[in-house]
Amino acid sequence: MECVDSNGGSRLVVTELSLIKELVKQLDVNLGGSPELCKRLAAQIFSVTERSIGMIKSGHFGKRSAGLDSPTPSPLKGVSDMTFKPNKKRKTMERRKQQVRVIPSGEGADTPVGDDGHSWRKYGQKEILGAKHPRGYYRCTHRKTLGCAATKQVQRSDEDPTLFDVIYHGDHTCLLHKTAGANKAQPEEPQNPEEALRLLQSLTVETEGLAAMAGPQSWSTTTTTPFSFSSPAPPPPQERYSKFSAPSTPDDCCFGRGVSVELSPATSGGSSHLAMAAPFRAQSEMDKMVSALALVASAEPAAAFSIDEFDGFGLDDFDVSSFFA
DNA sequence: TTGATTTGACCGAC
DNA sequence: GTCGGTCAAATCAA
Repeated sequence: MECVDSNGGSRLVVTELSLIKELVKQLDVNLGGSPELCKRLAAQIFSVTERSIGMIKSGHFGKRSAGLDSPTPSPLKGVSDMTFKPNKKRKTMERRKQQVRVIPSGEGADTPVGDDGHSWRKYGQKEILGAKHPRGYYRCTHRKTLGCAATKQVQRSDEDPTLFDVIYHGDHTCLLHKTAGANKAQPEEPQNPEEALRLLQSLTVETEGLAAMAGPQSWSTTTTTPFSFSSPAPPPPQERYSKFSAPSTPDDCCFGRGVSVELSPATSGGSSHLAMAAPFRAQSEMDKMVSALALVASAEPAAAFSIDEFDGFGLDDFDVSSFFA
């Protein structure tokens, strides 16, 4: 049983959450604008949220995900200063690793169903010595157009064929086109972790109705998204794995059980579609959630709660130890 | 026609 | 020399 630490480490999580908050603000500002930008922002929110949860779950507050590091991380920093440097050298750069479960009923697909909100293009595949399954190499589709340096490697786990090891390199520089986010008044904030948890349990993020805005091909179904931090009965496997599965995401970790975000069928190769909840229209709700999460993450030891409280995120099967490899 | 995937070759780190 | 990562031509699919 791990507890949230209370000092410097948790600040990183708070920083991550602040980034989420900033992104939500941007999203809110841009909701009437480009659907593409909204999608990108949503994907970024998802990615950072996932990372934060990983930190909380693992207790590795002092370890930022590789490739996203900066000594004093700040929102939206560390993305634009990445330079694309093509070479064939063996990667010694920082990386972050995730394990992703796929739909067991998949017809032998060697890539996970769904994706992480990014568009990936496969550029290679290799048999790896000692591994049963080949490793696929993917790079961001926007590598040429936007110089995005993000790449990932996907390899089916030897031990559990339903798991994929996904190793990410670099950040998506294609994601953020920073806009001047208007600061808004802060919503009421919880005063203690328990209150924060209660608030989180009560929160829903309205995503319905945004499908049309984002385009008919992007969203098939959305609904309210309860952030459950309690320990609900596990949903049937089909529910867990048939919705919102993504290569870079540990199941539906971010949105908890009960999330009902169904994606359009993946295009060939599982790329070019968005695997993220629709843009969060309810800015204030998101603000509350972020504030609550921040408070939870920075809780004093005496008030620290069991990390098991986060079971609602559906991280049970997520190999946290490998996340920050 | 265009964009994505496949696959053998190439290159550099180890 | 081996191996992992990338390139790029060929091929496939929408």
